[in-house]
Amino acid sequence: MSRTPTLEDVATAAGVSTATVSRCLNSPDKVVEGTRRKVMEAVNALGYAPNFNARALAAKRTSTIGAVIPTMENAVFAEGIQAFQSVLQAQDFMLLIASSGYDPDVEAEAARTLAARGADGILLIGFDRNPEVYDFLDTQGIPALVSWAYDPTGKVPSVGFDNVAAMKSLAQHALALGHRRVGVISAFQSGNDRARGRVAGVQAALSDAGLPPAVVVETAYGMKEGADAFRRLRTEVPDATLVICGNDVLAMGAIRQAQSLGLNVPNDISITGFDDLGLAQWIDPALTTVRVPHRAMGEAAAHALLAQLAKEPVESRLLPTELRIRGSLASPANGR
Amino acid sequence: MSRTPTLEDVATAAGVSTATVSRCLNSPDKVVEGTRRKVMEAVNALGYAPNFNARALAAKRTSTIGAVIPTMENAVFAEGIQAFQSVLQAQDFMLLIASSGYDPDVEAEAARTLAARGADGILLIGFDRNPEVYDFLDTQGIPALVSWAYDPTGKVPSVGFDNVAAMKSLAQHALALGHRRVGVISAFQSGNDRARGRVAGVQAALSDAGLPPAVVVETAYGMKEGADAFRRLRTEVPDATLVICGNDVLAMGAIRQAQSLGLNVPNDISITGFDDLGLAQWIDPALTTVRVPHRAMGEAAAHALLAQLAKEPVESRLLPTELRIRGSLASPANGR
DNA sequence: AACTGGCTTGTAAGCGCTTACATCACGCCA
DNA sequence: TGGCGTGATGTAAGCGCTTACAAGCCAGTT
Repeated sequence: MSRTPTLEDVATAAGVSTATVSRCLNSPDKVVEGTRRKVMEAVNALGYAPNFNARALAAKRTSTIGAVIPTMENAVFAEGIQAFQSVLQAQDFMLLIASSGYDPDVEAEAARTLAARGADGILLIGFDRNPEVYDFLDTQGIPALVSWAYDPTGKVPSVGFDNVAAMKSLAQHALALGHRRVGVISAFQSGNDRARGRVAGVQAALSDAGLPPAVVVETAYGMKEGADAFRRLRTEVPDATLVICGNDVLAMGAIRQAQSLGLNVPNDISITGFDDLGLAQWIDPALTTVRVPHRAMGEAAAHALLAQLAKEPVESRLLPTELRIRGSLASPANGR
Repeated sequence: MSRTPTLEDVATAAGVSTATVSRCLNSPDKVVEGTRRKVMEAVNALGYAPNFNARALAAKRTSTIGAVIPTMENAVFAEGIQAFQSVLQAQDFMLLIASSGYDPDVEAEAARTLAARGADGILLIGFDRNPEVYDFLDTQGIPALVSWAYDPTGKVPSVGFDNVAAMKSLAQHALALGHRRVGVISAFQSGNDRARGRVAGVQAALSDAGLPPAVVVETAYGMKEGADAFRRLRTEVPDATLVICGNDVLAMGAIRQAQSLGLNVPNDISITGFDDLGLAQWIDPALTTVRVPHRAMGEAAAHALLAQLAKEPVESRLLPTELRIRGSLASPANGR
């Protein structure tokens, strides 16, 4: 069985040096037409495919960028990452994805792995993480960018939205409807600045309105988890007229659970989400939520990261969110 | 700014040769305790992280396996891939994921990229693809495994389920309920053996029952697409009492659309899916579908692929599917 | 005391590619 | 006609790591 062909095999077959073959592949304009054709014929004849690792080793760059996302099990990141990827692809960059399962140690390990694989740059979700990750990336001279969150004063540039303000604005809208007793179902806040920001947004709105803070129930991600959390919340705040959920999936679980308990949403209780997943408008009642510009965010993040690679100055960028008021939220008076 | 440390830096710092450092990292038992400690101290002191590309180049293996999946935008593959990944991780293998967007050319390119990056083995979804992919992998000596489908006679081993039989069994169950006019909403069948198999399963059941073939409407993946397809199907087969969808997402779109049209599911029309996504039991009515053992399949696929890497003989493996009869399917008599 | 076998460690040859630098062949100008 | 600039190509030195092989050391044997 024959080895897989190398640059040298191609060079021999085409009767040129390896340098010329390499140039043909990387900067064709540096090679004269006739030679190029000869080389390309040899490449095709042998079915040559360059060895990425050797190339990376020699060239000290990989045209690869890495992304460490909390999870791939749910749709929250899918759309944004897809957009991120499209932009990279258009610039001949490849995306390497690692998921951390919301575990800081796994995340640090993943960043390390991506770096060891020669990622030219790295995308991170949110700011909360083991600080050594930032140090490590800095030491290695690998540019990083944070998305899904925004903080112009952060250690690294960010492209995202304001979780606090977005949720506050949703809460304010709901309070204006007349809600006074509100519960919150949130993802675990520890190590998750997005979740924390969203809860903070709710509390800020309540505080501004002169109301006491909401009871917060924390849970893992998932529809079932949202349902369980709803039940727990009911025992703690039986008379809540509004349940604000940290994301759409938790909200969907909560709605389902409310309905199973014989409650009418929104007449007996209003429930809101965050993210505006595609599903949000497909459930019954349609989910009131905060629309996050996933696609635009992914694209902007890609451009920002590529700019960093090109040593261009990059500023953090704030993207707007929008309220999506749908059937799951109504004035509590309706329930009377 | 200092370069990132290399093996040699560590060797110098620890006062040993690079070979010893390498051994410390790769097979610690070949190095005596005292030396190992010295080396590890140097490693930590310098914050050394091995260069993956150099390692791959020298060792000719990467402990990396690649997977080319049709898309990451939906949940269909998420769970299985996650399970696949867990097993790999436990064996210190890393997973590289590429998505093809259901485009054969992109898929071929992705397989090539994964190979160039040194993937020791590759996971493919379904059998339908550009044949040159198989040739290429074969030439490169990279073992491949197909999942989400099963064919003991295929060019490469497979770990999956029988799409035809599974769907046929669902269709038979429905026919036994009394349905006679049935429509099918399928993903595009071209280049997608899973989709084709499922449609074939329906037609086989109809044929066995002495009924004419069902009208099939093909569409892209998505809830909205499922909804649109349902409308199209209604114009072609207005009196259908059963709509069998190729997957849960299409089915959910179809149910939603049916409800918007004022139809009661299942009283006016029954609708079924395939996959048993978590969502399937959360919608109203709960979706009748075929349960695919995603997790078990992912795990089995990982073990099979690892066995191939170890040159162990690997046989294709058929996993069982189960009917999940829920509220969206009922006897057509109910509609009377 | 010489020898043997078993360990630990060092030496050095690559792995396949990129790229700085050297070379070479032209064609042009004075 | 000789010198020179220009552009195409070749030469060869690594990139950071693994690993076959050699070397050295220290019992345990005879």
